[in-house]
Amino acid sequence: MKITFPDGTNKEFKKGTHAYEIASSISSSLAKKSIYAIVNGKPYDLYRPIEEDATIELKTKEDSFDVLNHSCSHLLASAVKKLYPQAMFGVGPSIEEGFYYDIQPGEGIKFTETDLAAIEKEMKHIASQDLPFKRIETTKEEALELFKNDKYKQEIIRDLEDGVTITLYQHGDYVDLCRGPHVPSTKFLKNFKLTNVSGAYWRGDSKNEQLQRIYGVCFFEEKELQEHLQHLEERAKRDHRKLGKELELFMISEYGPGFPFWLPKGMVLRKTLENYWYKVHTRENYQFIQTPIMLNRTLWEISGHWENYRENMYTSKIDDQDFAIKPMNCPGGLLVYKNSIHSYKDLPIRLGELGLVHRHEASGALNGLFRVRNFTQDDAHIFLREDQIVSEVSSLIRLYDEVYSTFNLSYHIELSTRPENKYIGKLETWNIAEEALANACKSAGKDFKVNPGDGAFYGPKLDFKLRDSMNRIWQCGTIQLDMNLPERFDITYVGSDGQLKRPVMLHRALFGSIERFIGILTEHFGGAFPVWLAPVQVKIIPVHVKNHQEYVEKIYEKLRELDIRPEMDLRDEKLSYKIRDAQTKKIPYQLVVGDNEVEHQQLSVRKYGSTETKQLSVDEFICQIMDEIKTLKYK
RNA sequence: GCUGCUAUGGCUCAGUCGGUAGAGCACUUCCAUGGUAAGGAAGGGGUCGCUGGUUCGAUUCCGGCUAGCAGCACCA
Repeated sequence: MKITFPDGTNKEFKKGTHAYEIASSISSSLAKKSIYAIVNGKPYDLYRPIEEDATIELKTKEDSFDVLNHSCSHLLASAVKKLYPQAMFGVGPSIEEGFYYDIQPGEGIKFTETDLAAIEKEMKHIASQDLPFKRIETTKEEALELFKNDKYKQEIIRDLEDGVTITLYQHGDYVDLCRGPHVPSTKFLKNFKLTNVSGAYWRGDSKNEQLQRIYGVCFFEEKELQEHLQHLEERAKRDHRKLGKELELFMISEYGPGFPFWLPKGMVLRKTLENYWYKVHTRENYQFIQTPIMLNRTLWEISGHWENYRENMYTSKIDDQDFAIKPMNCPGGLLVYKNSIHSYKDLPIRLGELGLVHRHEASGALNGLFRVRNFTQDDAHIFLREDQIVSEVSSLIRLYDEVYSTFNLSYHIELSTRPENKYIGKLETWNIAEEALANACKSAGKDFKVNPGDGAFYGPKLDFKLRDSMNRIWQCGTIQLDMNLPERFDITYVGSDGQLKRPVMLHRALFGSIERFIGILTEHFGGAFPVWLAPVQVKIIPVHVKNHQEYVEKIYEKLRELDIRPEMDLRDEKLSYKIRDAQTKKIPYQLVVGDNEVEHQQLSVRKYGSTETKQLSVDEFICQIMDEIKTLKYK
């Protein structure tokens, strides 16, 4: 048979040769590095015989994280099976950061942290035996017989098409239903850790019972595992709930789960962010509105929210009328638009609103500022003509690009298109809208990924997925085309021919939710905010309180006049104590004032995270900090 | 909402195999008057989340509730 390599060359091999031998024939080092292969586009175990002409691509450790972790999930299952012979197994895939296995350990048994340690030990024991992963092909009937004591595996097998070949993988005496591929043997599974255990619905359906899901992660090298664990620690350190408490940004009271309180320091952050938002949007010719937080039920019936989201809306009866607290700002925006007659010449009309919305989220969904029950959307509704979509959306994309880069956040764009069945509006309009969004990306010079069928029922959308300093993805920005509400609210403009026309409507948010965005920024910067955002920008510290207080106060007042946010530390403590305190609070600048400084009218300037100090005149320092604040791209 | 875990001074945590609690930090006062990540001493502060039960006695054991955490489900 003829084997063709990625570079286009080919070579003859005996039928039944496997990828490892083929790799060896090229070089022994390649064979050594290989973990599995792609044969004719399909994943293949390294030792699985190849029976016909094929293209082959060898995958090394670098490309095999998921295969390794998938194999490790089998190892986990085999260890659990040994320790809990009654256990039944759901699915055990690899995931982005490792693997998991859904397990029903047996009547009345619940895994605990201590059990994980014991399971991990058993895994090490099994892995050390260097058991090969053997691929077995079988029939549906045989598979059903083999797994007759496992109702979950049975259910999976029954769902498979009749007559198909079912593959099993075996290491030692443990056999699992699996498509493969796997690492050649358990000896590759050395550097792993079980990270946690929790409940998970069978087949991801909340109507089903829950299995216990054990999570773990596996690496080829010990060093990688250690790095990963350190990374997790770093994340925990940067957790915005922890930093929010330490830096006194916000709090959440037991009296209002999911309803954050903003503390003075957090409020500065928030106001600064909002001011920045107003500034860039004013430049972009937005007008601003504020619509009521509570509106009559009939409005929510028109918008369709009453029908679809009533369960998650806060409602109240007043004077025998039903009211609801807004879960979205759009109906308010639409009423503002309808408040007057608009000419085609006035479009686009951009109505921005930092709108406080309430949604009753499930208790288990709440998570610091990331998932709350009231939050402020940096919303805007743009009413425009169809022929304006491309230019409007592409200038929006440029705006988003500018704002995200201000925070040093990279991102990618995803275009979600028409759902296959559940959608409203004409197919033709959808096609125009989808093309307009795609063209807008192109004209802004941005690539995008398509999520077919992932759009809302009322229109396609662009989502902006941000990547933070710890490589996590957050969806923040969105630009959604809406063909539903303009219809429901019957909004119009007067065309050049004097006839009433229906405008197109865009919903868009840049931060998404101010609360969540602050949470993301807190973790992204690890609490060490850039100077322009930092709640306290400068800490002024006298070496000797009695002797230097006057000078410190003078500096303090001067900075305040320039809208810089200083604080003085006049406590009767040692200098090093106060430096430590300011560093812990992650304040960008510390100014130390002692005899030297007073005499030469200078400041000893130290930046957060640095141990160096610089002697600057007061004016020099002011120039420096003002410059730093101004690097913001207001344009 | 579901599964599991957790709840002790402002914060971080220890402790009581059932006899009403302790540390460090923070705070107050005093001493020290200090040059870039914690100077010293004394003091104040908690009915151990709430609520039932068992018990002579519960912060400790059991149940319920509330809130938080890890996931799952949900996220217009």
